[in-house]
Amino acid sequence: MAHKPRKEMIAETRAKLVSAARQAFGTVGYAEASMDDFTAAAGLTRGALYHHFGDKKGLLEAVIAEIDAEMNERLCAVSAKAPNRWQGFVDESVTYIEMALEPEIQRIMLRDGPAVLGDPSQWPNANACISSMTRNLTQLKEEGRVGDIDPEAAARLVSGASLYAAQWIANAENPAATSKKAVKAFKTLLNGLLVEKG
Amino acid sequence: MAHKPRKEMIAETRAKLVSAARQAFGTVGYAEASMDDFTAAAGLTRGALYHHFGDKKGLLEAVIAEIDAEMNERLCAVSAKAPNRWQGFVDESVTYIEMALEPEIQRIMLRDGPAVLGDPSQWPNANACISSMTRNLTQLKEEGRVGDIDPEAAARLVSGASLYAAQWIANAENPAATSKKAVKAFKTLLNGLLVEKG
DNA sequence: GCCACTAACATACGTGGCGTATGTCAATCG
DNA sequence: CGATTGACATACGCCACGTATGTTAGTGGC
Repeated sequence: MAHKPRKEMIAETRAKLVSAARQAFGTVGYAEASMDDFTAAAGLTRGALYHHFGDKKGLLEAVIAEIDAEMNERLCAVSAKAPNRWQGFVDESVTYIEMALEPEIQRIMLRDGPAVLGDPSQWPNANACISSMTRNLTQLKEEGRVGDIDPEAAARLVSGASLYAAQWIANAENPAATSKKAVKAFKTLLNGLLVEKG
Repeated sequence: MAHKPRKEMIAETRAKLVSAARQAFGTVGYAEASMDDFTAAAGLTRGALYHHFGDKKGLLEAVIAEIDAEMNERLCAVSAKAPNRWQGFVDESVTYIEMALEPEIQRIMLRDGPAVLGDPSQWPNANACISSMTRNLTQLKEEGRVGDIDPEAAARLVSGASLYAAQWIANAENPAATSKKAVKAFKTLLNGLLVEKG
């Protein structure tokens, strides 16, 4: 029988490695994840990993790129179905918080990622979320809905507040109650951006 | 001559270890810092370290507690000299950003700390900053200056935005210009908390 | 259609770092 | 003044990463 084409096999191998690593990083964390263990879980050895990704950090980068793409997709879906642009922005921000409640995202994107790869805003292939939020704010500014602020700066502040708040919520004794308080305060803060309060 | 009293020697040893570790963690980072290296730099060995701090994480906790205390002190000094409480809150928040521009704080408090010890809001001995900011907001709320929001939630959102923004600024191509944009957007956001715009 | 070549892995090895178990010496206390 | 405890140093084992070196299976040139 015909073997699968080369390219396809390779892509499959890479996907298996990324998936296994993502699982390991998301649960036990980057530092505790043994490359021998999770490559074996993928039916491979460390040799494959070093061949494709260079080192452990390279694999983490690939995992992060994948997660960022998924997050961006979810955010776009949310803002697309909003009745107006400002509401879309607010929904998107709240979705940001909700996503950051997930343990995998907390662990990989918010804790291990920054520690291993440095400041997230400098990650080459993981700022899709920020840039789409920035585009949103740029148009809101052109429409006169929000005041004279730098869209990217506002987007980063908002995302920073969201991500931090999410960690707080997720690890609180009572996540549901904490979430209510945080979202309320969050929406109040966002109103500061509006030209007239809505 | 009389040797120094026992307690004093011990405190000195602990201080030397914390200082050496702080230096190492702040420059090369927690994971890359070799315990053999920085204990030797302090004129000691790993034996002393394990005796006093249990393990590498324990030492990081001590370093973090020290830095947090310093940060809190600086914040209190800033808000103490403000003409009114709201201004004190704003000044404190901006100071938060400025502190987070320092490489040592970025590395230890914002990246390695969360990765190794987990969510910062759960750190037992490192939330002095947040609690003093929360107290400030509680009183502002009682005075009717800010609206009906949960003070701690607001404090965490504000600090999250500050810390995130600071990393972005510090690693930007043009930190000065980026800082201007961020601070302006930041103050705009804060205005959302006010009952009537100032 | 065969042969050189290269890419995709596996295997083997060295190194370094962490944690622990053990030893030693000095200070304290009855 | 002797026994005990606490503050370190020393020695050892283990694990994990990275690298160097195979080995096998595709791929292109003729």
